[in-house]
Amino acid sequence: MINALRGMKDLTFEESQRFVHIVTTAIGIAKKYGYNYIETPILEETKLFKRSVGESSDIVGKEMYQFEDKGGNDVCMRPEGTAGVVRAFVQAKLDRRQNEKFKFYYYGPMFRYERPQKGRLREFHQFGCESFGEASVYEDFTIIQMIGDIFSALGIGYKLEINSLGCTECMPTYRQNLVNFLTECQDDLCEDCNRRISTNPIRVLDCKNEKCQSLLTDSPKLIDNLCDSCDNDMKKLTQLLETANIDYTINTNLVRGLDYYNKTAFEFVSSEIGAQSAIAGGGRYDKLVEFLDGKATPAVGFALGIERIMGIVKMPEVNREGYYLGAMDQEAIDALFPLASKKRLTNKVEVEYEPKKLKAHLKGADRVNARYCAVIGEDELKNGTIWVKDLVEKEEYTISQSVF
RNA sequence: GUGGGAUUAGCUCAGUUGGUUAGAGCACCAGAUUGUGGUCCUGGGGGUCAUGGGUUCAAUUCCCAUAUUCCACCCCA
Repeated sequence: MINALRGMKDLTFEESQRFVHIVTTAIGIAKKYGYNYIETPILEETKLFKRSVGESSDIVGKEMYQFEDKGGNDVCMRPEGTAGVVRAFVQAKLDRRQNEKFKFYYYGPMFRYERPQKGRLREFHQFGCESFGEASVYEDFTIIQMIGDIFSALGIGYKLEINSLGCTECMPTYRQNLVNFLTECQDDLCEDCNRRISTNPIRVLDCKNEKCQSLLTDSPKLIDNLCDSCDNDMKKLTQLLETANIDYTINTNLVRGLDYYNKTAFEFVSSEIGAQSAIAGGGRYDKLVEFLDGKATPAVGFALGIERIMGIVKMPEVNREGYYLGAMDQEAIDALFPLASKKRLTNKVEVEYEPKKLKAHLKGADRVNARYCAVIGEDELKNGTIWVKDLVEKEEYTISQSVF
């Protein structure tokens, strides 16, 4: 028997229904906010992710499905969705269309070569949105509100954490201050953090090591060192969230794992799903389009992890639907098919090919969750009729096959 | 990549201090005077006890390796 690869899962029955329900719900809401579907390739040049996600990130540093294709190209299975969408945006020259706004949603598989555990797979699926051309913090608010709408529609409780990562004006000064602070206490910081001081000092803030965290209580906080523009945006965002009754906490250590974020960063977390508690994350990335050779274009986006929320989605009740057709004698089986194709114009129909007793057919109708059980028995075959039972109302009647 | 737990029927799990035909519940199939379901009752089918080695007269049980999975670290959706 050949099994699926480690960290890769098949979804069937209830699980696949949950998956589809999440995606269709998210799509419905994204469309209400004016988003259009974008489909981009799963395979991209490795360079794309190195330049966008950042070489200092774990995702690029050690988790990529990277290989050389038969043409000698260095390629990667996408580890996240934003890079590909931005590449497509630039390639389609949408960055040249000044003052136009573009809003895209996508969903599909992402690949990271990690050790699997609950809520962490090697092939997993994200639903995401990217909004291009809108620099206003109102858009940051709107996108957070949209995610809130999606989780509400799915019956999922969450906590929202926000932070500001500053911009090219305030971040470099802050970064230097932080490096100075970290260098002073570097002997007490963990091995990873010592490495981060030179590669990506902001990530030190996110370190899970308790000793590091205790040292960081006195560290300079970016939120206290924002430039006027970033500070105003942050204040405006919190004000908008409060007016909209969206609860949030400011997490000054929320830095996001990907290098391209600036200004607003946010994360939705659930306490119901174990250690991998982030269910959606995103933020503003005003420099990424430029970074990928486009004209400077402000952008903000997010992704939510479909597998992460599959277990906590409240599924709508499934009602009995359609028809189950069966016969009690071999000679009557053929008569089922014209009836089935007629009914299928408007209904879900399942046909049993083996003759069975009435009781077995009723059970069969229950099993496929049909609303109606329709059976041709000895009498019905003789009279050209069909017996129909409404399994919800428990009403039954016999009618001519021609009016079925 | 590091550390720890797990793997027995389709599913959830017992069990064998190493011994001949490995159990339960659910699910499935079939009966219950032959045409009335989702609840009862009776019966039935279904397992290379994860895979590959090793120890032993004998391994599902002990040992090793591999795979998968779960938990933690790490990281992130």
